[in-house]
Amino acid sequence: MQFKIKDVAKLAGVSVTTVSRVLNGEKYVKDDLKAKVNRAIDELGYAPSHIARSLVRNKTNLIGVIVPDLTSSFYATILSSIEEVASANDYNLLVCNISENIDKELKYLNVFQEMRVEGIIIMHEKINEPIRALIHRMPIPVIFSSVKPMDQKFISVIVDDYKAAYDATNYLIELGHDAIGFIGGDMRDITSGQNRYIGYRNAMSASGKKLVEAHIRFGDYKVKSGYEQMKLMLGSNNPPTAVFAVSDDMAVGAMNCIRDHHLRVPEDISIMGFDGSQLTELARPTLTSMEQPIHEMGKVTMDVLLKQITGETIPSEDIILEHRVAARESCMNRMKAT
Amino acid sequence: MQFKIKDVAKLAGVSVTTVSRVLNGEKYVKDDLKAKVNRAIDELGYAPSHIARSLVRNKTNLIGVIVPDLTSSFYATILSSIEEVASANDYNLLVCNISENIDKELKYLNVFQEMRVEGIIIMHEKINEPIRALIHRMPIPVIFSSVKPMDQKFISVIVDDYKAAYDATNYLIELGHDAIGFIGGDMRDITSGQNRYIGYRNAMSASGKKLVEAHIRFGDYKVKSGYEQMKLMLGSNNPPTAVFAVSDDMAVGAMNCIRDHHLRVPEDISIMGFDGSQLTELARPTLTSMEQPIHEMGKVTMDVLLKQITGETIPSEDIILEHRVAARESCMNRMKAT
DNA sequence: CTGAAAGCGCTTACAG
DNA sequence: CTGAAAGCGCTTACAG
Repeated sequence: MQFKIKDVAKLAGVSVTTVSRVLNGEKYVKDDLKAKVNRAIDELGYAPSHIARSLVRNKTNLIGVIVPDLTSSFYATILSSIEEVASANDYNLLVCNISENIDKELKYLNVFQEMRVEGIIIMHEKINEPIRALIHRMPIPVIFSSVKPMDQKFISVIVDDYKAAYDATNYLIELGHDAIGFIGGDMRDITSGQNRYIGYRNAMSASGKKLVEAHIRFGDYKVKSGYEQMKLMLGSNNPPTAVFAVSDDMAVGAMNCIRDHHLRVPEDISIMGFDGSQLTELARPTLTSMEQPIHEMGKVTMDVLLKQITGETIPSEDIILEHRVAARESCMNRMKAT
Repeated sequence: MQFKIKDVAKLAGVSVTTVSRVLNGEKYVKDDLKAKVNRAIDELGYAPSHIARSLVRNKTNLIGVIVPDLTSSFYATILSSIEEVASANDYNLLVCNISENIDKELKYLNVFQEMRVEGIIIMHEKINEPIRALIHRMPIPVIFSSVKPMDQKFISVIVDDYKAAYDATNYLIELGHDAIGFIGGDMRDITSGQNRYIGYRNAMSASGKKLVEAHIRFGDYKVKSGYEQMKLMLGSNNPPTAVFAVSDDMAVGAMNCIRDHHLRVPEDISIMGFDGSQLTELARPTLTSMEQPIHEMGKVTMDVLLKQITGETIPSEDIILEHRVAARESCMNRMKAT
């Protein structure tokens, strides 16, 4: 059974008001009373009810987080930085793993509102109408991390996905590649689907490279789909000499597929990923990737949300973080090779 | 601003009692009143305060989870199954990522108690005295998942780590290996440190294989330490023909190290991991591993905790799940080879 | 410095 | 079927 402030008061022989005062570290409590109260608290193992406190203080110290897939190292890493900042500011995380289940998201957003979370972080962009309507009318700050839904009202903390994909493609072009394949994401996603695809296309066009339909494929960001799409690409007439995949997971899948077909990375085909996740260092050859500042992304997201909660002035525009090419072993320089 | 039940009552022209009744789906509310109330709820976008409800119902629907490292695929996977079961039972997860910070754990356990979580799941076993004292006197069910601390009071959901390590070592022996190296974990950990080490030793002795000190090393379960310990082993006079690492992450690190030294897995050295994580399929060669039923582990943990919460009879002993060898490419059969 | 009383937003006997 | 009132475990003016 949990003890209540009344139990402490009785044991210490003071009023609940006094107990409350020592609990909240107020001054103007005589030392002897304070000592008595603290002794009673220890003896009972009393912990004040955050529930009751929340009700009267009108403050829950809760943040709701919606993650698309906890088992993805990318999201797990963002979540861990979010947790770090939250914890340092005495906030606690309520986490929901929706795993592609859009109904679960709607349900959880309602729960978040009922729980009176002080802010909500969403890490995916497949927002449907009911969800959009709900988050628009909720009197709770909402921020998107690593994704940007079609919506002006909310801020996103992201990289410039278009530019990043453009730069990644250019990197391969500068390495001397002409036939550059592409494994994209879900074209219903603005950020990681459309923007990265357009970045790739435009970089190719700008350099006068021709786009080969058979070398342009789309997966679901996961390893398996990278493998499958690469397999289809290898089956085409002239496989590309380099492939840019818009997630490290798909890039690893593509590398595995190439290896399983007894071809070599990067000698036969160069592979470039996107994200800069842990996998880049694990893979052999190590994976060259368009790196997003994953940890910073989580940290900045939580920092900005905290400012929204306290009502400080916050940027009215998306926060764009820097991307960069992290060169490793999986891409070959064809210029030198010649 | 969040609306309150009073606002709904006023708008609908009824008492708060009536609003509460329709909120809770009680019968005995005339249809026309119910309709009015529902209209008012919709109009205001009203969501009842879970905080207030928790206070009166004395039920928070909260579960506290302590994860050692969110970015580890093993824990992230357990967490996602826990979340699945919790969500299906209308429980919400408060998650704390302690990342080796024991003070953070103590702080969070206090927060969990203040939050009046209905149950606590802990996924690491480095319990110190203050923590032990705290969880012992907290009137909240605690369960350990994937680990077993030195403590009789709490249940663990685990595999038989001793037996699993014994079987893994035997698997390598049956493949014809004599010189089998070992990369262990933290010897302060009972489950994944000591038990697995003893399992390895005993299996070796039982088969009359000799233990070579230079082939027995200890890491911290992470990829990097697997790499480093393997490097030291390769530097020894007669490297083993097979190595058993007590985590898949370390096994992958070991494989990378071997590859970076221009040796081949499994032709030169066979590698066996432990966990059965996603990495086993990602790695090339694919990684043979002593598999724990990771998803089941999370599910069972949450199932049992739910029973403890509702006070149903629960097993008074640890719940031991089945382990099995998942054979893949990283281990060579030396019998056939001969 | 200390305490009695009101109030946070709900639910639940109790009475009608 | 409906509502007034008490109570959940705290905090916070208010009075002394």
